[in-house]
Amino acid sequence: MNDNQVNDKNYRERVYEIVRTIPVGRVMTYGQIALILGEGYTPRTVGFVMHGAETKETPWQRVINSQGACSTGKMTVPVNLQQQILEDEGVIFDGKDRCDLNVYQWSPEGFEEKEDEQPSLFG
DNA sequence: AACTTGACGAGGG
DNA sequence: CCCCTCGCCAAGT
Repeated sequence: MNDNQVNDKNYRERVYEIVRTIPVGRVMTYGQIALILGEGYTPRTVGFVMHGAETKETPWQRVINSQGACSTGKMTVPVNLQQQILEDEGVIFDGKDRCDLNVYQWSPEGFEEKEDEQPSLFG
């Protein structure tokens, strides 16, 4: 908890802003976005925010988990819609529904990870 | 105000 | 590698 977090009533917009920078065919992870947000936010919070993302303005499908897999499998049954869309964008998934983050993970410019103010809030 | 939930992630077994 | 446990934190009841 710090001053920034107290004044940040609109952190959701910052999440969406970051997500909108992801190009077609590239992805980011919840944890990666949490690192950029800094200020005590965690991957769980990012996931919660993405749940309410406006699909028309935000490429929600490009945010996946640290294993390179889509976390929406259960809610997009019978088919994983998120993975489907990403495949259409050119992302290749293996037999275990995971893609290679070393290939597709995107690092947005102008949104550096705040490692300095990042003591140990990963979890 | 207390308790539960969830589109997460790291570490240990 | 896979599986389980625990930590995190905003929101809704």
